[in-house]
Amino acid sequence: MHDIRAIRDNPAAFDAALARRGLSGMSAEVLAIDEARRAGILAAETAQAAQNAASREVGAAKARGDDAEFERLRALVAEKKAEIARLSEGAAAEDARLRDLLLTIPNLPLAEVPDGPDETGNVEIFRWGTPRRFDFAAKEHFDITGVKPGMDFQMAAKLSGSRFVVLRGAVIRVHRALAQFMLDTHITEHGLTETWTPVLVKEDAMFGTNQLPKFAEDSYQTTNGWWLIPTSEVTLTNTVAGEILDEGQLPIRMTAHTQCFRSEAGSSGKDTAGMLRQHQFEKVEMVSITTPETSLAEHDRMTRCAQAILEKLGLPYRTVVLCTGDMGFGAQKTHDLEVWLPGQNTYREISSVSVCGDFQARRMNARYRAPGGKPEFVHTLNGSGLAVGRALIAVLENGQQEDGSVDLPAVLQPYLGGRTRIAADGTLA
RNA sequence: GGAGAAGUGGCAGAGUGGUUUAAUGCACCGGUCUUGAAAACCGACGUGGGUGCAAGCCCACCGUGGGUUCAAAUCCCACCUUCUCCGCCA
Repeated sequence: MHDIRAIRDNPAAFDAALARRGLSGMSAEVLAIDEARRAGILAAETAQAAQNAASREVGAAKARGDDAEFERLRALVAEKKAEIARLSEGAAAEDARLRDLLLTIPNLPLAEVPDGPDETGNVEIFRWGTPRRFDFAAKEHFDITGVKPGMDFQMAAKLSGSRFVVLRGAVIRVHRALAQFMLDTHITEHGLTETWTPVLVKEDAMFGTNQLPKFAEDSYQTTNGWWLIPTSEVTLTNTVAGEILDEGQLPIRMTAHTQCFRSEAGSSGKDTAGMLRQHQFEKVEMVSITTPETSLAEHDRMTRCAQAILEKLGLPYRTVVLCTGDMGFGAQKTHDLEVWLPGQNTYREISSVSVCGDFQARRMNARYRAPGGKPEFVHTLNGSGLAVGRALIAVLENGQQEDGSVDLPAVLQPYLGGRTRIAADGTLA
């Protein structure tokens, strides 16, 4: 959420930043509501102050036993009451109106973010590894002979419908190994604190990390009002909601491995084959809470943490900076990591690392205090480290052999009882 | 799920209808004293909003939301959370 004062102070800069995202200016509308709101507050508070003063006189009259004066003032104050109620209601309505509008305006891109209309405007900044040369036609993950016995979309359709999968045997063991490997790497080498959280959350949490109010159709809600998290960014980030942290506690670096649930209402028809895009998937997430001064450096650090996972797995990837037109709602700047998928002969997103500045902190009212200082909003960052299902796809497609078997990354061996490959018959070997 | 108890500032803890501003202690911060520190003493010490060039002034906030009253931390209702006991359960 935006700071109304910042918009008031420099409406032109605010509109210019929105324009970079392809949006029309909103400062005029925001400021008009803000003006009405402040006028309403002033009127209501002035009336309230008058009543408070009169009430004190009533008390004084009562105390000295002046019954006539007491009755006269009492009636006067009672008369004022309706007026105050009406004014307060108006002020509260304008205040809510402003907040509702501010909640729907996306974060502003940092100056260094490239301008662009959509993903075609993204800028590659780093590339690692060389895609392997195949002397046979590389298959997509679901077509690999050794994978087929362990990846059952028909069974999932029977249970749940489309965009779900049932995994069995070697395939799910590799999936589990990947998640364990990522978590272990983050906690032992990257200094993140492993955290386990609920996947059902209250509405407030979804507002805090800006899934709500704008993107309600992307997530699932239970009949009693809980939301299923689309990412553990929601729970990890909201751990600091409403808090005033000591500066010494920062940065807070967390990681969690959770189920994620997305209805993906807007993307039906995209990536329908295979398990690239599912309603339920697993992700190892990273979240950092920092001071304003350190958030950009933290963004690079977090990007490195995600890159390190891909490098240890030996998966070729590239890193792009998302352009203004492709960034998510809450981001100031985003790095996407795209892993090479031989079956699709292209790079596909496997991680997205964003710095949000104080955008989410304002929504959550998450602050910190430097010694002797005033509370200030923290900065928040989140990134995938990595999407486990997509990492599985990448491992399978990059390791596939002509005979239908799959060679697995060496770093996974400790999690696979020393085994190194999935045989063509679908068993670990 | 049932019964009971409790939610007050960073912490502890008073305050059951009104005599401006939530007592007091601890912690933190500034100062006096001291070679330095401690102790002692003095002072300052919450959050958000509005208004003003500023000093300042005003409004709200005692778990949350309603209500009663001229007036609510205090009385009433609902909800949330925590604790104790019981039930159930991986």
